Amino acid sequence: MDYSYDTELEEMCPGFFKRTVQNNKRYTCAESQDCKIDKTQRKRCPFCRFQKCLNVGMRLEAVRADRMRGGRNKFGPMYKRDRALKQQKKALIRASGLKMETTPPLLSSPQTDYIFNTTLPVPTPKTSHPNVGTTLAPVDYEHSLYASSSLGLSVPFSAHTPLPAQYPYPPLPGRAIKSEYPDHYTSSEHYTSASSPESVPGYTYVDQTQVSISPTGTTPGLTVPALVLEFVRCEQDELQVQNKISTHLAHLQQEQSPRSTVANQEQNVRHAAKPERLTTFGLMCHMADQTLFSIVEWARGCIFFKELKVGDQMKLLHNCWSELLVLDYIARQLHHGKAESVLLITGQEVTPVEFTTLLAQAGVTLSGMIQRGQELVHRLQELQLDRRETACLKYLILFNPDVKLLENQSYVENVYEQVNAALLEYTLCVYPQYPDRFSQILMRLPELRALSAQSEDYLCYKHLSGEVPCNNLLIEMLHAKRTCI
DNA sequence: ATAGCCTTGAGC
DNA sequence: GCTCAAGGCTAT
Repeated sequence: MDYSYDTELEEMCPGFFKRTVQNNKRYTCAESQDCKIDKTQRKRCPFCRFQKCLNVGMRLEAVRADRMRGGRNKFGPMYKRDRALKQQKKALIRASGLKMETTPPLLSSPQTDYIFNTTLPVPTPKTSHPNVGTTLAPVDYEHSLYASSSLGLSVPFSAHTPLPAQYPYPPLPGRAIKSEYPDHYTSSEHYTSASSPESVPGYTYVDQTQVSISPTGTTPGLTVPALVLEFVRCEQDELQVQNKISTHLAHLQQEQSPRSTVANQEQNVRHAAKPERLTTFGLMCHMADQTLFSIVEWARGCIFFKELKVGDQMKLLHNCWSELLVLDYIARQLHHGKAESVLLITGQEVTPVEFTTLLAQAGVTLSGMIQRGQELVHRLQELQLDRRETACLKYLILFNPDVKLLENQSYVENVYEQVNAALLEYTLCVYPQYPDRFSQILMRLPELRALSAQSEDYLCYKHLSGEVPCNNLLIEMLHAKRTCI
């Protein structure tokens, strides 16, 4: 890392950033995640220090997965340019009292050209990517797991393709050697200089149906990257999932209720070790368990994921299941939009009073985690994260390029980069007034990771004390993750 | 765990 | 051949 950046970056210690990323460290903040980080107090809160590193523009991708030494990355100049732009902007603001809403420098004319001058060779979704919900065999939520291939991934999949070449963003020649971010999408060079023909990612889809709901209100024709549209198309029908899960849980509660019939009770004695009434925590476990099933089902139908071999699919899911669960919860609250109540996957609303009672009943750890989740919801609410961005985040989490021992590592890395590029493009197109929206969104991922890690630890602890219902996919995932890493 | 110094190597 | 951003090593 270069230690001679501007004063802010100097203070941030790139060595700390490198260690954090390389060792996959997870910090937590004892305060409210806004600790002041400066030269003298930087060691007090590593969580906030890491956040500030990201804020200042350090990139996770700059820490090389392959640990190759030497050479130069593709976004070196970007740091400098960004810094120059920021300083320019600051100077402008200081001099003329202008606000941050001034035309973002990233969206100068070359950028506009890159969005509007292009055509779209999108594979016709209806034929090449049939609707997930209708074509895949439905997952048997109760019985399909717990066998050898517990994720239900053993169904025949299409032949393995080495690279998603048919998809918009072409793989870069250097990719196989170094794990770097494609400069086309990150370097400011792309936006500020006249692009060479091959550096123009020419695949952007004009989504005519969305023009009227343009968040900017000024976009002449909202341009959404094809990949983002495909992600949204792969989303599950929320009502369907809701029905499935609430039905399942209703059955469970009926079976375990003290008011159940004698016959039912006898059945319970035969089939379960403890036919006692389900605790709130137990119920939540079942809910999370069922949500996880639906996440696996979603992944199975996902573009890119379904091209992978089952082994790699399992590894990716084992790595990120808890993050996807946390994101699922958070996204539901975000789109629910009612700050005062919590929406469950079953469609039930937890009122503020009930929520307070729940928090009081839960232990310190659990209530802390729930509150941490709510804080994350608030932060994303401030950003007004939209559904398309949420969809992109799911893919960024699923295709984690840090997962090791994959049969097709480069494919996963490539997909990750494509998703990154698509999200960047999307935010720049749709929210041009917030040029740093992309990094603002990505900045929330470490906290999401930290929270999911804490949830895993907590689940493990609860499992060891025998409080997690048996035959639970959560536990199976926990085991799989901890034995394979 | 941190941070300073050294080595490496792609790109100019 | 120089630059500079990456990783490695090591004293603290």
